[in-house]
Amino acid sequence: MEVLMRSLKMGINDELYIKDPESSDLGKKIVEQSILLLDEVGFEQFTFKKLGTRIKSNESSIYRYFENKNKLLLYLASWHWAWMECRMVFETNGIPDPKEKLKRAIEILTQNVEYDSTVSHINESVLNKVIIDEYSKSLLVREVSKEKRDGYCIIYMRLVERLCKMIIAVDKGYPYPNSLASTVLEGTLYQYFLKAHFPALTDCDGDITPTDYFTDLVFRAIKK
Amino acid sequence: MEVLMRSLKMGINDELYIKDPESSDLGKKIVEQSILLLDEVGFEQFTFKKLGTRIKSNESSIYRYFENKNKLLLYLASWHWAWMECRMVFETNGIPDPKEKLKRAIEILTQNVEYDSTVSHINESVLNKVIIDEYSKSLLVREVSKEKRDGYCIIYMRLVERLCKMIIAVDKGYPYPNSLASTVLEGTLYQYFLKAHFPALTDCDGDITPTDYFTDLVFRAIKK
DNA sequence: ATATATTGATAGTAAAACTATTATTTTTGC
DNA sequence: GCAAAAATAATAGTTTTACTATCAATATAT
Repeated sequence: MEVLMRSLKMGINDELYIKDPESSDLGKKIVEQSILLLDEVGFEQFTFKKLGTRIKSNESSIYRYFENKNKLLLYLASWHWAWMECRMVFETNGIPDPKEKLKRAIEILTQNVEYDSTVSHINESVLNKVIIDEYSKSLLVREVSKEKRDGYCIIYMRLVERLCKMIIAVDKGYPYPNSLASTVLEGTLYQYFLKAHFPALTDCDGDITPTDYFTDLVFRAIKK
Repeated sequence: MEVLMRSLKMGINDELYIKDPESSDLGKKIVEQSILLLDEVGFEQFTFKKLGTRIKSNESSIYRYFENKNKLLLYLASWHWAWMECRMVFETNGIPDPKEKLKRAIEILTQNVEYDSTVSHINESVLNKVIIDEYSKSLLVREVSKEKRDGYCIIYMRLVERLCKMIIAVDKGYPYPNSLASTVLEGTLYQYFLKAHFPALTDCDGDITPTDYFTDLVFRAIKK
């Protein structure tokens, strides 16, 4: 798997960047360090100036890669969802039983992402934390046309669709497969968010995981 | 109900404002028009300067009511959740059967809020739209201590707790009542959000409502 | 070795997010 | 009805952010 991943170039919408950050050392450093800086200071306090200082490069150089910090966050989110999709497809491939397949998919999608040095310059575990706290801020709802927005989020949309199809494969009569799939993905981020910031509002703690909760929920929902 | 509501002063954390906006005409106008402006331009483009122009008042006057636009949004969110709590308690009060009670609560909490002139200066229907698009941006996670954050969100937390208790009243053995309750509240906003901006990711449309989806989901989850 | 692309350094602009000061208006107590 | 107090308006100023523009320095490619 590691070998496969390393050589895999994520198909991220090229309108999210000006110059492909994968194409140079500076670009990779921008991506690498933006994740760490976002984790440290949050999206609101994050600026290209601070990032420039941190990577000992210039603010204006960063602007040559990304239009603004919103696009950068969307780029990172795309990367994250591409990574999740990749892992999900890989790990469920070849499971013949639809129930087992769905179970494994939910497991992958709701698990806390562990550090994995597969893609050297991206710390996927820290990126996961960033997505939990900031993902909702990346959805540029006003600034952008519907078509562009869909383009920016295409990987996420595809992931919901995949999960939706797995749900249908287990119970083709279930009337809300899209909603259930999107609830699992968004709800997972939300439960981790609550665990970190409002623990009284979730049962997920050291013992119970979002995986436990959502696996139970989905199978109770679709089991006739 | 209307009479009760009109006289009801929502118990909103007084650290969310500098001067109580309910205490003056200007204050009410700030709240009234901020909802409409937020709906029109979104949180990012919203400024106190624009709001000042709109209400033919001065930027600096608005700063005497609210520290900044984040606090204003949190104030509005508190108002919204207080209103939901109020309606939920009122509408479920006196229902003896726990199942019926829970069903009615979910109905209230997941329904689209209709315009209601009960509180003259607040258009709760537009506020509901604003909350759907912007609520997640109101959770000041970095800027503020855990205690303050809890204080700001106390009404929302209480609402989750109430719903949680209603779930337990139907099935005291269900292992994830807090998570299910928070999923219903957050998930409802999310399903409406998707309906408006990414309709392919939800089954909720003109026909199917979030109420249908979540009523079904909750009762499948807790029915043994 | 030279043309080309990339990056760095510096400077500058426009707007946002406030703060401070003073003037004017409105409210309230008496 | 009037003086004192409170609230609001007008104006101006500060700092920070989010960029853009220009040009110099450096790396790379042929």
